[in-house]
Amino acid sequence: MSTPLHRHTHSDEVATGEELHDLVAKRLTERGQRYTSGRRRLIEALVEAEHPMTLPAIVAGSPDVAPSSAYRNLDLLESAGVIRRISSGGDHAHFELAEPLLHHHHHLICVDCGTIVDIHLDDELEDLVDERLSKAAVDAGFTPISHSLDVHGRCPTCTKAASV
Amino acid sequence: MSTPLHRHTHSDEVATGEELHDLVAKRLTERGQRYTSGRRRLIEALVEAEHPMTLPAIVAGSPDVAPSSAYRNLDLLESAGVIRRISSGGDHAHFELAEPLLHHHHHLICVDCGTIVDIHLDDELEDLVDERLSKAAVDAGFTPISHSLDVHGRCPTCTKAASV
DNA sequence: GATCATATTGAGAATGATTCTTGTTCGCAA
DNA sequence: TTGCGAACAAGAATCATTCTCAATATGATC
Ligand SMILES: [Mn+2]
Ligand SMILES: [Mn+2]
Ligand SMILES: [Zn+2]
Ligand SMILES: [Zn+2]
Repeated sequence: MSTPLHRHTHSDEVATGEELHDLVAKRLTERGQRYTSGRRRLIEALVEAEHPMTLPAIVAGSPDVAPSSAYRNLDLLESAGVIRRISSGGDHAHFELAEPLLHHHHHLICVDCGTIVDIHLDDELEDLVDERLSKAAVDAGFTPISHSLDVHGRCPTCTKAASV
Repeated sequence: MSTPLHRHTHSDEVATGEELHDLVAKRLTERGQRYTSGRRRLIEALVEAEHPMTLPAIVAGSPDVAPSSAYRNLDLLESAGVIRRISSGGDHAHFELAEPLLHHHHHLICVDCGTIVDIHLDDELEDLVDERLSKAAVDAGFTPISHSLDVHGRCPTCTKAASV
């Protein structure tokens, strides 16, 4: 009972560069879908940003992606398990590369400006949390799939602004 | 450094019954706002449900609260720190009583139907997580305020439906 | 390389949840 | 009571997201 939600045996097997795009292409091909240039531009935006981005931010940075296509393709890439949607309560959802493409991690979320940055916890704590959460889920009859763990607070910029 | 985000010295000091409404009234009065019958109906819906609810669900259960008022007052009660908004990615946000009115806890979120139920972790783990998260936040220049920890999975009903 | 079948695109329309507006009503204090 | 600002609620307005559909790109097959 209560099987771990994640394995923390990763060391550095995170895809980078063209390798990453090959992986995305494979995922899509398996589903009979194409890794078009528009979809690649979305992935590239997320790779380059190095932190979760909103759709408006992605579109603003890549004026050649039509909003309607961005909505459609971010949904599609999420369904394919290539990216992950983070609904942190702000006006817009954020997107980041999904777990096989990026190490398992968590987030610091600014309650004022909505900025999100990644944080990593050590494997011991991850395993402990994982085990307890899985147990609690199974006890409630749930089938656990993943977990999310966020710190809500104020980013450096907003901390300064708030202390004036 | 890294002061805990929460104190786990609570035992049974959670407000119940009329006590709870008195506390809500006080919070609003302090801000020059009134605890009207419409606002009380919202709080009562959340107390009775015993799990986070969406606005449509609240309105459906209390046909005498106008949607426009529900939106306005849920926002207001959130600003007053009386309720908490949970943005779990589904179509609608969920609402629950905020922490002084309810023990600190976390959530199981069904990825299929959006249902949310509460789970409690023991204080030792809470303190450990708290400490590590606060440290990570401070290291990144963030001022931590709170944390959230959710298990995403399938509820009993959706687990059955998925295994057909 | 030409052809074909289909997946994909993007402009604009449609949708629908949330927010705003405004005349009316309520709550509280004098 | 009376008076005044807070709060209400119906409907209009907003605007992010989804949908529609004719045009285009893609990749397989010949
Ligand atoms: Mn984790
Ligand atoms: Mn906690
Ligand atoms: Zn900020
Ligand atoms: Zn479910």
